[in-house]
Parts: sequence; C-alpha cells; structure tokens
Amino acid sequence: MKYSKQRELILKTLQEHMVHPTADYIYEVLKKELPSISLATVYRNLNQLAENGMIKKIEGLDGSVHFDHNMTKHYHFICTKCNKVYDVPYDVAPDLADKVLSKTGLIIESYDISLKGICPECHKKGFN
Amino acid sequence: MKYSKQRELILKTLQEHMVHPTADYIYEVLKKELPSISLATVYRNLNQLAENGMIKKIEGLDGSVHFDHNMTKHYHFICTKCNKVYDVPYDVAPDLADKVLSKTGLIIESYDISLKGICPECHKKGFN
DNA sequence: AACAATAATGATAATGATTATTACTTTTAT
DNA sequence: ATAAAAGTAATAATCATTATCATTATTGTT
Repeated sequence: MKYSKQRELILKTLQEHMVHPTADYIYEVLKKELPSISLATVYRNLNQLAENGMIKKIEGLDGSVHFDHNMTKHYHFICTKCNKVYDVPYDVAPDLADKVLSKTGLIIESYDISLKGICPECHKKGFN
Repeated sequence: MKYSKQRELILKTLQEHMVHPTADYIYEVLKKELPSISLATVYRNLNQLAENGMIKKIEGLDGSVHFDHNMTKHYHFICTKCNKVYDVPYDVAPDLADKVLSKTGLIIESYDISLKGICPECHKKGFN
C-alpha cells in the first residue's frame, strides 16, 4: 500500500468518530475538509484498510456496513431507537469457536455477534 | 392475511429446501411450478411470513438475506468455500442476553450470531 | 350466487449501497 | 529525472430489495 493523503484522512476520521461510521458518514464528514474527495475513494480505502488488518468491518447491524478502528475482540449492539452503535465486551460468549467445533465439527474462521435493543439513554427517555 | 396460492407455495418451498434459501433462490425454484410468479411476490410474502412469526430472516451471512422455516432458537454457519449454510445449536452461547445486560446495561431485544469457516465436507476435500 | 370491500398479484420502475471502469494524477523506486 | 505502480475523481454499472400501480383473487355479506 502506497501512501495517500486521502487514506490517511479516512483513517484519522474513523479514529476520531466513536460512532462506528458507515462509508457514507465518513464521506460526508471528510467533504468539509477535502471537498474533492470521492465516495468511491472512501469505499476503496476503507475496504483496503480492512483487508490489511488495520480496521474492522461490521456487517449485519443494519442495511449497510459500518467500520471500526478498535481491533481488539468485541461485539456490537445497535439501539433500535437512536441507531447508535455500542461496544460489547468479548467475554459475554467465551470459547464460542471451540464450542461450535466440538458440537458440530464446523471449523470457525471468524464469527460475529450482532445485538439489537434499547440503549440506557433511550430507556431513560421512556422507550421500552 | 388473506390466503394466496403463491404464499402457500413459497412457504412449502422454503420448508422443502434445507439450504436456507434467498428470495431469489425460491423464485428460481418456483418459476418451474408457477411460471407467472413474480420476484416481488416472493420478497413480499417472505417478509410477510417473517413479520407474522412463521419463518425467520437470516441476515449478515453474506450480501443477501436468507430465510429459515426452523423457528427454534439456533444460529447459522456459512461455509466460505461452498456457501452452504449450516445450523448451529443454541447452547453454544447460553445466557447471552443476561450477560450483556449485567455487563453493559444494554437491554437486548434480539441478537444473532453469524459464523464463517470451512464445513467438514470441504475440509475433507483438502481446503483449509 | 352476486356484491362490494379488501388484500394480493405481476410487471416494472425506483432506490440505496456498493463496485467497476476509465482517464488522469501522485507516489516511489531506479 | 523518469517511468512504473498505485491512487484518485467522476461516473456508470450492478445487485438486492422495495415501492408503485393497474389488475385480479379472496372473503364476508346480502
């Protein structure tokens, strides 16, 4: 991967936004700083960064793919009211891959847990 | 929900196909039996059946949504070589919702686990 | 059985997210 | 300094899915 200013900005933007943004969100933010940037460039570089193990793709939360700069093992929760994405610690489901292998014989390469529900903030506001 | 022949056929096809099909797959199968059926009808009815709790949507395995007539709690594994979808028993991750609540305060409405890897068949054939 | 009310259908246009293409520009290695 | 490799912007294309709408089927009621 050769250097590019765009990729640097994309990574920096992802790191500064704790909301687990989509490509489109990053594009909207970056346009202000670098108006010439293209949405395709954002997609290309996010995928490239993910392939190189520098960031992580989050799929299955809603229709679109989110990205995460936090490379430690953890899961995600999306609030069905405000659509904010929260981190969920890894140890809510320990030894999952091992258990699946011993129970089914399936060899796990990767897995993901997507949780949906109400976040504390929305719950306080009276949503149930 | 009024009766319709199309919906009956769609449900029957889903039940007879153990592959966790997509809307398009069901459409391709049903076309032979009822050539006039429309892809939109298949989508419409699968979503309707899912809303009424008669079948289940499986999201996050790959680009498209799969459907499952098995309503008991379980998870899914997709083989990255042959793309077949396998069932994974529920008890690989017991008490997940409770654990998440006690560790994070997030109230879970639903969650799903998507697993990816190599199935025994493909593993036998030498894939790793 | 005929009748209206309602829901479902088929055909197709529209949408939204993402990827491919292409001509041009930066970066980097020689 | 220069040429190959990689990156970019702009936009067309793709793919899965949903919306629209005129037509048809189902259902409960006289």
